[in-house]
Amino acid sequence: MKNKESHNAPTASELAILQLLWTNGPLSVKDVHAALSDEKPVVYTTVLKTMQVMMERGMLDRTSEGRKHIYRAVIAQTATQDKLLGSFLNKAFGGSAKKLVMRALGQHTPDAAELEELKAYIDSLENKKNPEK
Amino acid sequence: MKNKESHNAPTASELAILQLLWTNGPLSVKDVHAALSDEKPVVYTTVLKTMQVMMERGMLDRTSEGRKHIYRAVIAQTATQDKLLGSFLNKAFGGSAKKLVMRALGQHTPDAAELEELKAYIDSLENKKNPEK
DNA sequence: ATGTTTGTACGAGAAAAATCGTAGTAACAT
DNA sequence: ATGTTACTACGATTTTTCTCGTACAAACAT
Repeated sequence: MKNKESHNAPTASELAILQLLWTNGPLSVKDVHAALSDEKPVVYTTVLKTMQVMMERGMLDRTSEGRKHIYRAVIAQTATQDKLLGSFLNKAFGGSAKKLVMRALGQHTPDAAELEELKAYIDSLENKKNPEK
Repeated sequence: MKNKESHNAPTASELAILQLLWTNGPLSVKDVHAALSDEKPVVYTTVLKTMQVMMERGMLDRTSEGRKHIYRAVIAQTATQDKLLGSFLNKAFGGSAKKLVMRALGQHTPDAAELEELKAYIDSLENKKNPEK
């Protein structure tokens, strides 16, 4: 069983592109460039090149639509996030999910409704481990 | 008011060194090298060099103890973690703390006791926003 | 058909991060 | 005093990421 070469985590700028594709669906380089430019000036060919590299690395796929190429994300958002999260958790919080979570909530406290959702979710996790009484 | 140059986030390998200093207190290069080598082979001078650079950047400070240097972390653990967390949250989860937290708990579920702690913490956050009734 | 616009291809270079080799020095043992 | 050990200093190189310019090609208008 031979798995090509998809074990590499995306870099910062690659991740920014993936976010766009994940949330907006397939996009042209022009679209991505426009979106990224809102945040910070970038040269068109820089974006193009990055996306070409991402294709080589198996992160993106594309189809031709007339003259232009339409790119889509090949790697899944959740799988990628989980990988990044696991790595970040280890590097920055010594692997303690509890610490990371508390800090995240403390610094970026969600609104009341979301906090309720979280409690409910925690309950469901507890039940999963300890089914029924 | 002029603040030197401490606004840079530590890189991955710098962070690994900081973790050691944060959790074990001041250490010599030898100590750090030994600890890092448990995880992955590293050449001694690579560690040394990295720590010297970190000193230049104001992340570490050191004292001389006989022939060797004892390094300590200058930047605070929590402040550094918060900075890294904020950045990671934006890059990987579009800034949604709720999403990040749920994913963290789902993938690295803490034990029952910690889950209870978390719920209690969430309660305290709710009370902070909505004091009393 | 020819100029202009709108794309892609790709090499090359700058910048940042990580790695390592060599030189030199203080301390220690003999 | 001299050899050996235990360190630090530091330049230089490699690797990874990011950035950009130039060359081309298809599509479109005139």
